[in-house]
Amino acid sequence: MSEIKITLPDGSERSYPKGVKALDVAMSISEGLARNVLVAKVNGEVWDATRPINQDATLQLLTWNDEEGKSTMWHSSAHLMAEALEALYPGVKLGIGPPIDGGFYYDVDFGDQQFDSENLQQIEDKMLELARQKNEFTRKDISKAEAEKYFKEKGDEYKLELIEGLDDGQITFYQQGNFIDLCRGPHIPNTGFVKAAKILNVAGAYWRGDENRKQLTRLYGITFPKQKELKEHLELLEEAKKRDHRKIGKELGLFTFSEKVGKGLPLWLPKGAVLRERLENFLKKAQVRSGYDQVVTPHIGSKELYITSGHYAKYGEDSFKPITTPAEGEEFLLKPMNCPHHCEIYKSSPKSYKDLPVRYAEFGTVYRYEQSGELHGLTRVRGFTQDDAHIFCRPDQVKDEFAKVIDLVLYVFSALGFEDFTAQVSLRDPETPEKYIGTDSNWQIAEQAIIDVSAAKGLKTKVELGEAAFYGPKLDFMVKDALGRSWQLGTIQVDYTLPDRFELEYVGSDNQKHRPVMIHRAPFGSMERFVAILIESTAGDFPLWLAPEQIAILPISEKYHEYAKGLYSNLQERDIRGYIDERDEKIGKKIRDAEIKKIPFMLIVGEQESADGTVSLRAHGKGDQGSMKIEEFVTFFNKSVDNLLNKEN
RNA sequence: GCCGAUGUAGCUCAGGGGUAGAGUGCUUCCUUGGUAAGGAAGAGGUCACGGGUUCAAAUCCCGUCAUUGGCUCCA
Repeated sequence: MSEIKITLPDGSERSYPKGVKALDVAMSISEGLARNVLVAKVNGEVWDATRPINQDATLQLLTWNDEEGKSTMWHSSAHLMAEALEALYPGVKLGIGPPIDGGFYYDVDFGDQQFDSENLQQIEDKMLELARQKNEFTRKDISKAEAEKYFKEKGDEYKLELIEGLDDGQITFYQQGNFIDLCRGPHIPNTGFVKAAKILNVAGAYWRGDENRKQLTRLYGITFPKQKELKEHLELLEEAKKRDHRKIGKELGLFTFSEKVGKGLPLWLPKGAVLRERLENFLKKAQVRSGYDQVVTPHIGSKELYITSGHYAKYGEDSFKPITTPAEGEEFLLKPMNCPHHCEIYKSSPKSYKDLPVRYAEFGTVYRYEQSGELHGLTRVRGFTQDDAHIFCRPDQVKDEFAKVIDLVLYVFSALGFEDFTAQVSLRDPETPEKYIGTDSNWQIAEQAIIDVSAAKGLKTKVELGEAAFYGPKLDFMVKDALGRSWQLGTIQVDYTLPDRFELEYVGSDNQKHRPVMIHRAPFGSMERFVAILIESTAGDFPLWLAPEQIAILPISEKYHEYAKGLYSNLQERDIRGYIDERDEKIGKKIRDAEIKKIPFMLIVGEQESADGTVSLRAHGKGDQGSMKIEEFVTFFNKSVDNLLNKEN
């Protein structure tokens, strides 16, 4: 028998008989390791721990602590759940069942059978019952004809459709217990690793993501190698729910919705409005430094404007319908974006190459008819305000301008403590060119510009095909919410198309007319979504400079209300925001309420303070900080604000 | 838009074919207090809305609206 050489991650080489399994290698190292190996990586490819290795290879043994270990376990768990479903619902048809971030799902068609989401416990129990049998996952190569025969007999049209798209010779089945599935693998050695299972939720999902096809039932689940880990995970989910911006927004009185106003149309309450205004001022200041000019444009624009921009052809049918007037044939649209208006501002006067770049910024409120099922708190709404700006520049300025915008976005994110974001390069889907407007060569130039500049800026990017806007590629900054759902915040887009459609021009040094390039950008994305994510990332403990209420003055008793009022107006004059709690309550109660409202500083005033001209300071979550003169507090306060704001300056 | 769930007091929620419940908040009174809940009394609801079944509907059924978990979509 011939020997092969296995190289382990520490660089050591060992010799094994040809056909050795990763599990055998693990066993030869230590039994404990072997007990924990879920899957392996052979020459960089994730590989069943029980699948023979027939040539020299690098080998990495993966356990629950590795990402691939987890996802393999969850992939196998999807099969396990399918097996349980077949046992409980004979004749159930199966779609696909992949692992995802935080678990796995399986799309199934229950046919005529009644599926009741009350019965999830039953499925979980069945899964664990099957898991305890420690059935091995076995891999089998199978011909296309045989694979088709198997599923034809089983009567599963979904699997047949999947097989249709596969090449003969590339098809594998995996079996555990009595369950056989079409699957590329790999899988964990046996079902016994699953010690805890939970079906998290049930939802509808279109077969192959196509809304014209049948909707299957998608069961989301998660499994763990220890019961304790499941418990911890569920507790974590509970914790995350407490950070939900919809809940905190209500508790802190930041925003609300009204059925009467209409769904997806947020109403900003006074405290939310303060927060929002602070954010706007912060960005406006940064934009002034970066050479932007503020402009203001109306909330509606004539239909012609959007026919010119191409938006009408693309979105007209699925938008709010045009507004008509008493005049014959006059039509306006609620503005769904600001760029066409800004193009017209650009056109309002002739431009020389010396004028460029021009940068028009506007906190522009736009309205889009989002599908009702897509609305979600403040993160997806029908009326929202973009921190929009459009840069018109010469082709030779694009890279420089793009780079400056990246700097601005990074400045904003850093000032607000968003460190965990993904930079996504959103390009065209080359398979569906009909979804985009503009010439091929312009698309290529724009896409290359984004890729080059992002690289030059040292951004770690992820490329996504098909995520571009219909008029140009984008660089999107994605941030996750409390529950791990990814949202696009900042966006930068290079656009060669709209300048063409609006026939924008500038006079070059050659005295000829040239076409400028346009960059769309919004560091926050929208005020609504940004505030939502800010709430979830801070859990409502806003940085001092943003907090709608920065201080609460808490008099010990009625006797000190006069002193409290004097203090309050003193602080107000220095732009410190807050309130006096004049209720007839004990100090403990007032403190408790201020803590719940997440007020950064509580100023307690009683006999001692009113006599000395001091305040007794308590910081949110930090308890008593001792007493100080009013002037001292103001200095301390201003310093605290500066520390937070000047982090980047 | 599609599949599923939910909708009871300002808020958080219990209940449930026979005149509506708690906690909290709010109002008033007592209390004038020192770092996370002082005491008492009171007001407050067409049980989302519209139909149907029933002697009787907040409760059961149908529809609508809104919220929500996903899917599709996202200029």
